[in-house]
Amino acid sequence: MIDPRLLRTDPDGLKRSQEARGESPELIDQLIEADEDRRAAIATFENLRAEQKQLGREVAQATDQTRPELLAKARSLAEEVKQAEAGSGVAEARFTELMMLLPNPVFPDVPRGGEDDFVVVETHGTPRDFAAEGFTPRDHLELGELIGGIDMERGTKISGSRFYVLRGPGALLELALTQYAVSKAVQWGLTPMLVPALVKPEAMEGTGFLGQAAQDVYYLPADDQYLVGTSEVALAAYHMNEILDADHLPLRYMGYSPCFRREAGSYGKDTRGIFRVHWFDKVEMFTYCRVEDSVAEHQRLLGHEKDFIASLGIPFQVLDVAAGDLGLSAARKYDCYGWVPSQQKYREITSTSNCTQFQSRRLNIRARGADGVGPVATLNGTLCAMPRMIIMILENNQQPDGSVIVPEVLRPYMGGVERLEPLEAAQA
RNA sequence: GGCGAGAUCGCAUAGUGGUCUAGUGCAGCCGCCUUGAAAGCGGCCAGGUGUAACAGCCUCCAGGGUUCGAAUCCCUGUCUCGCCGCCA
Repeated sequence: MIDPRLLRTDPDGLKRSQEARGESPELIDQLIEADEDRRAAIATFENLRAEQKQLGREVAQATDQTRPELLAKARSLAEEVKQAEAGSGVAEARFTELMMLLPNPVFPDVPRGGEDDFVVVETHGTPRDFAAEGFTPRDHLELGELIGGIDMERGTKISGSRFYVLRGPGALLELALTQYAVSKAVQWGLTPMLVPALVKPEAMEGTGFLGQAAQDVYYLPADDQYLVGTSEVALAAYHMNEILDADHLPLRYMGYSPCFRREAGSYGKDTRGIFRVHWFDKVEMFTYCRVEDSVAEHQRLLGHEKDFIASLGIPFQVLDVAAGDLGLSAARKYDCYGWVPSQQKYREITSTSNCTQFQSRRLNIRARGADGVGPVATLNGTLCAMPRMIIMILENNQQPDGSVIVPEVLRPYMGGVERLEPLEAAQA
């Protein structure tokens, strides 16, 4: 949700944002009209209500002689009030419905266009030259199977396509990544949070996942609950309907949870291995801060992501994602893409969004400061999405014999193991 | 899953159909007094919407209903607490 006053103060800016996203600017005109209708209906209702209240006082104080006449008047007025109330309810609902469709206005300097129109902001590290080393790199699934770390077949047997099992060194690698990520987050001053992966509709709606992303969300009709696609949902809803103390901002959290995604509409895309799966675990960063601090905070989250990826030795790029590929809630989004040797290209490993007031308005989260109660901004960023990071580590650290060097920073969390060795044929 | 009790402006409480425009205490803020502090005294002290600023209106967990009129009565939901059952 955006600030409704923008409809009156900056309709042109909103239209420009819609165009940049490739969405219809007509929605803005519809909203302006709906807003006017709504305000008029509310004014009518309020005036009648005031009248009714006054009349009520008169009835209470009336004598037995005057009461019957006043009551007759009150009865007809009550009918009018009822109608006006219904009218304002309809107008309000119509306005809110349209409002919930409107994406967060993008920042003016966000690249225009769609999925392929991102701008590469930075490139870090250099991809290994496997040709010079004299061998062709295996992909992550082949490596994962060689070392006995990934079992795709049984994942599929248990749960269907896009499910996997991490076993042995694969499981240990994920657990090590988790512990390493958590320890970094704590060093940076984030509060670690273990949050539910099953949430109410308000939480999903409030974070913006029931809009264009709704088809990607698992829903449990028997309980009217959703499985989250990211712990961002629970971390945002954590302060739902609260007024925060502005002196305590920014609030910086780290969430760890399983993530569930239906991946509808991505049939046939990235079907091999664990790149695109229905379930994975993720360590996520989440900040509540003053709106005017959100741009700096966004850079801070991006900085943490870069720091983390670089410390694992993965070559990567930072992308400024184009307006058409932002999702409902983001005003700007940076993705980090890591190098995948088997594909000879960079693929997404992290994503950080500045949602400004979009989520906090929907979730009714504000902050009280010296100048009263005002909006807050929310931001989120991936610290470590396990399967993708495992892919990066396996592929970039592989050796000709199919073994994989464990990044130094992870060794303390893996009992000092330096290398994941291929299983003997008999063990496989 | 069954039965019972609850949810009031930061906290604690009062309020069983009309002057509730929600009382009181505590905490907090401002002022007076004081060398300073405490005490005492006076004032302020929830959010939303709306306005140039007022006013007005909305909100007593949420949503419906009864009524001329609902914090108060009825229904549904959410959550909390207690007891019983089941359970990792």
